[in-house]
Amino acid sequence: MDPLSVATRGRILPRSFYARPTIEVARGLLGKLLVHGKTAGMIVETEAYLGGEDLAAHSARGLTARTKVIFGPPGHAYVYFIYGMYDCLNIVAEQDGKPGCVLLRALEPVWGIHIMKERRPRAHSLRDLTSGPGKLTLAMGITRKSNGADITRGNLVVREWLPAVEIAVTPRIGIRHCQDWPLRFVISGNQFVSRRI
DNA sequence: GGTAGGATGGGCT
DNA sequence: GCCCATCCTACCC
Repeated sequence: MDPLSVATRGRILPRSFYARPTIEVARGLLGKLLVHGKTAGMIVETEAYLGGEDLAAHSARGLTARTKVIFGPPGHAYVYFIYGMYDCLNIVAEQDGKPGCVLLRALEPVWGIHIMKERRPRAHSLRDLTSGPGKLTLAMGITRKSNGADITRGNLVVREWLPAVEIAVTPRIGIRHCQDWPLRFVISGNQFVSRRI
């Protein structure tokens, strides 16, 4: 495929795509293309973080300086710092004022792979480049500077890519609360997920 | 193949 | 002071 066409093929997902229940957005993002600068990857694994009784969600403790983006309008990036070293990318869902976001946990590298390899020299395989929430932000060059960014325009966007995918569902990874809630979504059979089912 | 433990710092009680 | 939506290395099958 012509490399230059990757970054512009497929329409940018509009705000209406994100202004829906968080679980629908988490499922709908699978097979879409995340584009940042001169890198792009297909989303193959997501997790939904809900409002209400979902105590695993950052928004469960209420509106603070950190979590205000999650309570804001849909289609924006929530990027948080974890374990003193890593940034993780979420996309805000639901209507303005209602909390809900989708963590991007793994991508299949599509474009700008040589740039990703430079940013992650320790990766031992193509899968290793982006098979985790901290890995994919490093490979794509996404940092907390993008916290609050509008992802329906600008240099960080999500585009249409695959028309449809088969989805498998599991509990979320690495959390203490609500461990058995089925809110992790992966493309069935995809080899680029963070963990096999 | 699998796993235990360390690195490292912001957020919140 | 404790928790944490992680990653990497070392070491052991």
